[in-house]
Parts: sequence; structure tokens; C-alpha cells
Amino acid sequence: MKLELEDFSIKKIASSGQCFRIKNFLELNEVEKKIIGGEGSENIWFVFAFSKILKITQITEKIYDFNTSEEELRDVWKEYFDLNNDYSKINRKILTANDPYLIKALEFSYGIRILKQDLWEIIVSFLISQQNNITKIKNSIFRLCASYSKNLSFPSPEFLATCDDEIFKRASLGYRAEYIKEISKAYLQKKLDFEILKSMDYVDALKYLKNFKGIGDKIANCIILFGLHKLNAFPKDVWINRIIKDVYNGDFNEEIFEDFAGIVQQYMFFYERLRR
DNA sequence: CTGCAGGCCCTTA
DNA sequence: TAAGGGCCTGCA
Repeated sequence: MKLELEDFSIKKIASSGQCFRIKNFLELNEVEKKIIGGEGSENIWFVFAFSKILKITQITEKIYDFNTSEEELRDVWKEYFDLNNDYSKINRKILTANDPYLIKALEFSYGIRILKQDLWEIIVSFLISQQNNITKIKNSIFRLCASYSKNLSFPSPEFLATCDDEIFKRASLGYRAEYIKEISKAYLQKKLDFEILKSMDYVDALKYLKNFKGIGDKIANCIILFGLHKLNAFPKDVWINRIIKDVYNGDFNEEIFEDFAGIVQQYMFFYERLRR
């Protein structure tokens, strides 16, 4: 399916840090290559999500080939990439703030979107992300998936609640393994209830999530933004805090951005991380 | 060899 | 409620 896409850059999305399983062909390991098969180049990307593997070829700046059916494109991937949301409109709103740093950040990060990823995968992935770096996070997640299934599906709560500790060791999770095991059990016991969580507003969801061991303010905000797609969430990690301190002299209020604060956060984060 | 990477937990005061 | 030490792991 050939698509002309506005406000969309697979390359930037893949390295934006919100997802750990969109990979460039050149980035694939041996196991992934074996599953995918065939030749590739730097213009080809693979999206591992919902137990599927989507191949995306970038043809020109705006033209992409999604290797999928019309139905799956409509029902799965347009949703996943938030393609029904008008980012041009949001970007125009961001520019009206007339903030020199944000203007640069937007220009640099243009094409990033907030994906609608699987909630369970987001919870586990961001538990892993704490005090960790992207390479290690990706490796850990890959190893968990490889332990779970041949097609690299993301491991279910059932699996993670009951699997041997050896699985966690092989994934180099360190102290985070305990958090993952605990929240998997909580899910099975319905102490973590997705229906309830999804029905909550931002404030209640934040409180709810922070009750689980290993989830603090930052990770809760990541889960709300990337897993619940509440775009007013604004995760503050060391990078964002650095920007607030160095660029805004500690005077920054994300609430003025209301229901697109999370997009602003992504632009700031992406810009700052690649700028250094 | 230390220091640290997209934090969080737990203990103190 | 704020501050600070400890924490798995791998890499610079």
C-alpha cells in the first residue's frame, strides 16, 4: 500500500524513544533477520507490534510503502501511527506560543507522532527503561520476546508472572525483574485492571499507576502518554529537567499546552538528545 | 578503576 | 515533603 504521508517521519519516530521495537533493516540482529528473510537497505523499517511485523519502505520524503492489506492498514496501522490526528494543526498551535526554543525543537523533530502502542507492552517497556539506556532497553525487550515466541510477540502477563527467573536474567533486567513479575501477577489478580485504568482521567490514572512498585511519576506519565494516549501527560526525565533548568531557568509550565503537552515533550526531548 | 544511563524505593529528619 | 543512599547491568 503506497501512502503519501504528511507530518510523518519513520526515522524520527523510530529513534524518538517512545518505542523500542521499530527497527531499521541495518539495525536487525540475526534472529530478527532470519524471521524477516530477504535483502534490505537503510530505507526499510520493521515494526514489531500486536504480534505482527509490518515492513515499511520509505520511497521519497513523504511516500511510504506499507506492506499490508487495506483492511489491516485501516484497522491497525493508521491507528497505531495516529494518522487520523492532524499534527499540522497541533504544530501551528505550538508555534503560536512564540517560544524560540520550541520553534527550533519543532523544526528539528517535525514528523514525530505519538504512537498508540499496546498498553501492556508500554507498561513493561517503561519499567525496564528506568535508569537504563536505549540500547540496553531494546536488547532486554528483544530477549524477553525471543524467550516468549518464535515470531517475537511481546510476552503476555501470564508468561511474565510465571516464567523462570532465568528468562529475566537472560534479559539483563537487574532489579527491574521484580517489578515486572509483580505487576504481571497484579494483572492476573485484576489488581491492575485495564478497563478501569482506561476509563480514568489523567489525575486518577497517575495515582492508580503509582501504586505499583517500580512506577513513579516519570514512568506513570510515559504509560499515560504512550499507552493511554492522553496527550496532556508530560513525562519529565533527566533530559527534560535539564532543558527546564538550562533553557527556561526553571520556569516552565507544560499545562499551558493542555491536550498536546505530550507532543511538545517529544519534540523537546528528541531535539535535546540529538543536539548534544 | 569510577561514573553513569530517559528512576524508584526506602529511610530519615 | 524533602533529601539522600542504594540498586542490576553494561559500557565509556
